[in-house]
Amino acid sequence: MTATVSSKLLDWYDGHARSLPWRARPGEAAPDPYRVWLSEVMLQQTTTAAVAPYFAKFTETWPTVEALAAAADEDVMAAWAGLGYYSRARNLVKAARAVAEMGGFPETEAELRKLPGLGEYIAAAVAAIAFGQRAVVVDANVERVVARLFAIRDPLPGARKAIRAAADGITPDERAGDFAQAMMDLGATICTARDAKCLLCPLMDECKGRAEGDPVALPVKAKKKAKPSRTGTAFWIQRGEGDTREVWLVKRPGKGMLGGMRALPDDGWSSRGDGSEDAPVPGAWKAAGVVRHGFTHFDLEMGVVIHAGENAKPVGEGEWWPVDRIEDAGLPTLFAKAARLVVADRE
DNA sequence: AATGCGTGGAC
DNA sequence: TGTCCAAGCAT
Repeated sequence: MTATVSSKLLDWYDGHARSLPWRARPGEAAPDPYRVWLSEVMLQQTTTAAVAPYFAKFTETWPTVEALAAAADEDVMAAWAGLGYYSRARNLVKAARAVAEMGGFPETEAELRKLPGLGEYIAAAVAAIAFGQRAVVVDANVERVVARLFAIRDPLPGARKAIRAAADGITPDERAGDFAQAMMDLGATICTARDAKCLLCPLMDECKGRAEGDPVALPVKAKKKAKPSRTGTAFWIQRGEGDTREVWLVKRPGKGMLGGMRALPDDGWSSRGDGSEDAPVPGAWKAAGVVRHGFTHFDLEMGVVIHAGENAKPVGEGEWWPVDRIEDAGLPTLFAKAARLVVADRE
């Protein structure tokens, strides 16, 4: 069955592979390792549709890993704004600089694994897709397809070992990169989380989950914990008027929530608790509205208030940013919403 | 091992 | 509306 699965899947892939910007065109040589790596980092927990415009922007601005290595941190963070999971962008720059220093990407899984932001999955994916090595590539698609194919009923994450072993057993020595991408395409288009279009599946006849009648029920997952709700405040401090109007932006600490990103000053809200409502500068404040935003692990209701005075003098690190170019500041979505609230309110 | 870490789309 | 989900990684 092992050889049957991989050959059937590869045959299917030859006719049904998705056309994606980071893939080599059919008949082309292996894709550029830089583009493979960049796409894999962007694609973590992120849909191909969301990634596509960011991938285009990044490869246009920084066509090579050397170019990215030479970029300023804040430019990369701003370009990443809106894509989420900002530690990916911080590690992206670090890894690019390490690779440039080494003179190119390492080609083995073990060496790739040492770069910041490359875990088991990405190291295996880059080794297989960009360098043609046999590597066992296990992402959420592969977990789902394998759990169904072998009717693995132990719940995740405990079933990871068994799933990985089963994936290892069907990974071919040749074309391991195509095999991995084929598994992901199958998981993305046919064997999806809410559906299993078994009649379209090239592995229909080998699938134990289908034979047992309930492929969609697999893999079994532990129930998620309820998300807490928090409240907080963001502070809009401005100077000037009209075309010269500017707003005070801070840079968030390098680690933690929205780490390294430009932001409005806030009152210290976090997943652990509500904000203090303490303003960063004294004075009267006028409410502009409320922004609701769902993070991975908590929901936030953030009030946005505007400093009523003309000449606030913020203390600490920060910068005055032209309000008419606020879209270029690279604010994460939460603060972009807050900014839109204020700007729309005054126009 | 469990938790922290974004965002937008599908249903 | 709420809930789940999407090419995971770091600690």
